[in-house]
Amino acid sequence: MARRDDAITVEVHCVALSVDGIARASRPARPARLDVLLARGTGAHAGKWTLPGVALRADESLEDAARRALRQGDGVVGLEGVVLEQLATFSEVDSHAASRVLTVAWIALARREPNAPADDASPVRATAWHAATKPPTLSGDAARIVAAARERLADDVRRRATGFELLPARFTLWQLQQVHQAALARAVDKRNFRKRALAAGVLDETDAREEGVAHRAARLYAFNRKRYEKLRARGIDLDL
Amino acid sequence: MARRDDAITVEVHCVALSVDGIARASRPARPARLDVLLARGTGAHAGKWTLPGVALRADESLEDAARRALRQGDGVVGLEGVVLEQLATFSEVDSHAASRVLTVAWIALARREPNAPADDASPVRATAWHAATKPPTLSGDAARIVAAARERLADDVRRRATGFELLPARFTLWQLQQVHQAALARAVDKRNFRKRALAAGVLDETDAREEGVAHRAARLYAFNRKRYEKLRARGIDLDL
DNA sequence: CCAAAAGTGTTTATGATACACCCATGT
DNA sequence: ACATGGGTGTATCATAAACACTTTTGG
Repeated sequence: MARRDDAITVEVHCVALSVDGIARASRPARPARLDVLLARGTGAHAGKWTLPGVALRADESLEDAARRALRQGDGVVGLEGVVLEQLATFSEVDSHAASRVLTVAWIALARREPNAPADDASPVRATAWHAATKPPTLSGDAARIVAAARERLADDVRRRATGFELLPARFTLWQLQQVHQAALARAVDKRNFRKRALAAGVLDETDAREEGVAHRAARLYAFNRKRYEKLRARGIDLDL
Repeated sequence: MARRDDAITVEVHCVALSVDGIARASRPARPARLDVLLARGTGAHAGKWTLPGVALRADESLEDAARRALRQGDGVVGLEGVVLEQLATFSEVDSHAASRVLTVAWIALARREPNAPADDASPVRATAWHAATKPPTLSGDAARIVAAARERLADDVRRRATGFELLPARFTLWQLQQVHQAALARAVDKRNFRKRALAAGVLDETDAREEGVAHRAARLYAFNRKRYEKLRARGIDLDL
């Protein structure tokens, strides 16, 4: 195979997605919102928002680079332990006309903890969560990348088990439903959703219930990954 | 954004897929077969088969590089005018430990013409079509990449219009069914398939019929891309 | 008239949808 | 006792699956 050493820089960017308004056990007043983590642009992109990213090092895997982007890339404060899924690679021919940049984009599925991680405390934050449906003006390919990530999530939340990565280990069915509604950007029928979710056979009922609510406390469920893997091994995608 | 100039080579490889046994109008005796185009490895990969690929140039897009791989990469003889879809990017950390190689893999959907293109006439061919389900020993990540391509195709052939890219402009319903069977690696019911295919509303009946067969000639249909795009724009995936 | 594949309908089962009320709990 | 959301069942409709015979044409 012919080799050339043209100057190509490889960047790895993450579309970190989370759902706002489900982490606290108490019920949110309005529907949960799908959020994307954005960093303030620097250099040529100052003033705009951008996806957190890093330049790929020669000695690290793509996935390692993606994790690094979430830990340390451009002002991102420690988003760790998330599930990553490769999205696609973009050419970004336009932006810096001089040097060629390749962008390998990943989706990161983040659990939004009570005190949102990646929200640093400084008055002008370097990173912040924004509504994924209508993010602010983005630099370069970022808007296209975010749109592609939303499409992928909408496909995957029903057939794969991605929704659970956006939830705490124990969750109510209503929280799960909200994740789906946020990912699909539409409301779904409560009773039918519950039927499908329970029939899928990947939820373990726990004895615990949510706490601190001013009404009947909802039961908490846990995702049974082992059972899910077994189904997938048999070629069965779930269908929520 | 921090920039580093570590030595990373970007290669673009193509998983060219086609279905053998449908191009000629006459009926094939056995089920059609999903094929992948392989090139003889060179250098470190001599003796093994590999996916056709090229090194990305700084001034070309990923898709252009993929097209170049099909035209000129490693002994490939002119596969042109095919539809390309990006598959994923692979790290290939193991293979050449010295220099880092990134592989952007694309799927190419090829129509197998009566005299198979990309089959050169030399006694030891540089490229050849092989059964995608059980290809020969492959170099590097290639086996994983081919497997990923098959999965993607199985997903897409039903929901997207990818199947038509593997067929001539006019085809019989039985040919379409064979493409699906090859892509899904299983048989499907003839009557139900026809009902779904016609109900999808993206096929135009033509007045033409296949020729030169020793029995009743089947009607030829054409894919109506405009109607398909319109459906997709409305968010409707087809379901064959 | 025979071989070979094209073409067609109906029945059945399964899953999706739509929809409204009672229950449990905290205040 | 009341407000708030948790939790459930059924009737209906639409779609998917199973299944076998008649039609057309060339040789």
